[in-house]
Amino acid sequence: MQMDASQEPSSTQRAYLAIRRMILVGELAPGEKLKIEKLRQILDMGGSPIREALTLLVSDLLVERLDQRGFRTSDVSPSNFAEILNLRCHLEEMALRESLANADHAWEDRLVISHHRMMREPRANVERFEELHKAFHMNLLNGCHSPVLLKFCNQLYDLNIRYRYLAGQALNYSARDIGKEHSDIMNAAVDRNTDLACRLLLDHYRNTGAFLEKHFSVEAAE
Amino acid sequence: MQMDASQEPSSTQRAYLAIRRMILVGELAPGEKLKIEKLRQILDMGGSPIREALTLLVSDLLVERLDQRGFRTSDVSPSNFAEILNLRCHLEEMALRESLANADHAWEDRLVISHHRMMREPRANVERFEELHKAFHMNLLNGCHSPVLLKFCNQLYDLNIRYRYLAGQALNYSARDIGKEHSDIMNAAVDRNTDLACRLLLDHYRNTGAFLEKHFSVEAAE
DNA sequence: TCTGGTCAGAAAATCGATATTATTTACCCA
DNA sequence: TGGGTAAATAATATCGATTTTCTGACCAGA
Repeated sequence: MQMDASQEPSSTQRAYLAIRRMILVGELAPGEKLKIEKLRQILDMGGSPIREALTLLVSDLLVERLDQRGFRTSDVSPSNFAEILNLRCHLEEMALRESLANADHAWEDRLVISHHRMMREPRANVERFEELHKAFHMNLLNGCHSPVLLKFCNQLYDLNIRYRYLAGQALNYSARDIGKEHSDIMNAAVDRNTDLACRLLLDHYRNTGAFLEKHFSVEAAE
Repeated sequence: MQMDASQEPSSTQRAYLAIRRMILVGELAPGEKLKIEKLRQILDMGGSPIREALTLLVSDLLVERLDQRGFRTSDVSPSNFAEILNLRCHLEEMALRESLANADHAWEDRLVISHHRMMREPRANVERFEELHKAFHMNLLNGCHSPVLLKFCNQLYDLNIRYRYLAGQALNYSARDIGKEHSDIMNAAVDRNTDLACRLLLDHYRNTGAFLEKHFSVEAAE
């Protein structure tokens, strides 16, 4: 019998997480062909788990499956970015309102803890910080009793992260006081001030979005 | 060179469509274990395409993957039904508003044609009618330039169909004049009367939802 | 030179078999 | 007799090999 809780995950799961990470941080470029053989060598496993992982990533909209020509990472575009941003604003507002309506002490505790952990993490450790940042934002929504909505928000969040990495991580938190924005959102949520929390959250996203868009156009002009 | 458009689909595609259909119409019951071996025999193919099709269905929320214990069809519940209905109302309203804002002649033509085809189809041919019914509703939204939103609506539509089949198809269109509801929605859309179209569409869904919920509770009491 | 078709090489899709892992059943000991 | 352990069984996850399909280069004819 297996007593240790640290079950080693299946090959499929490992492949899924590894490839997903590579796409999000940009190690695999947008539109890049994903050859099974190459991934097999990198991840050191058979073709089946790779295929299965790629199939899972198709549903996350991070990978596209081409009829009988294999897989490639999905493309990025300004219009796609705008679409993601707009959908996120709508869906997260919906989720946040429901979450605050159902908020209890346990939820509040989780929120405060995740906020604290995020603030404590040095920004230098980019991937770790992104993880905690995501955890904080998802905890805001977690009180909402709609698993499907949460799944959508999660997906959209990941798609958005990808654009942040593409824009260059360093520039991300320079111009504004992101720490204060997060604290304000959390305080409004803890106060159960739903309208304010929604407004702050959406401003947070829209500001970041405008910032990234500006950066894209600079990049495109170079 | 392949001149005929009727490319025979890949095994994975065939498996995906076949299993999806079986789940939607209820041939595979909610929560039922999906054994690879059994599906292999039914569909007459190897295990790999089956696994891949099941993985695709996981993203459609029609199948659940259990850590290392295979697959099963996802469960149904009143709360899940309510969640789907609520999300559909929100997302389809969003999509419909954007669709009408972008509406052009080609879109209008497609809408009218799909409505006509649906009305012409005898209700006896249940699966064919459902197909046309879905096509009509998706055409309403198709003018919206947000592929991700459309994908979500599509998914939610399928999840809802499943509940319709579970409730028993025959009862579905008995009490109300569904034909008129559809015509009214289409006319409002063609008139670019956005608010009216949204109200009619959402009433349409909520009425059907209330009807199905009533039916579930009757069934549960028996 | 350009068009169209054919052929070789590469890649993907699929299959059948093997190794792992969960679940059930039978058994032993308290 | 009941709880827990261990073997047996069933099913999954994974691999390596085969079949099918696509892609790009090459050559012939116009």
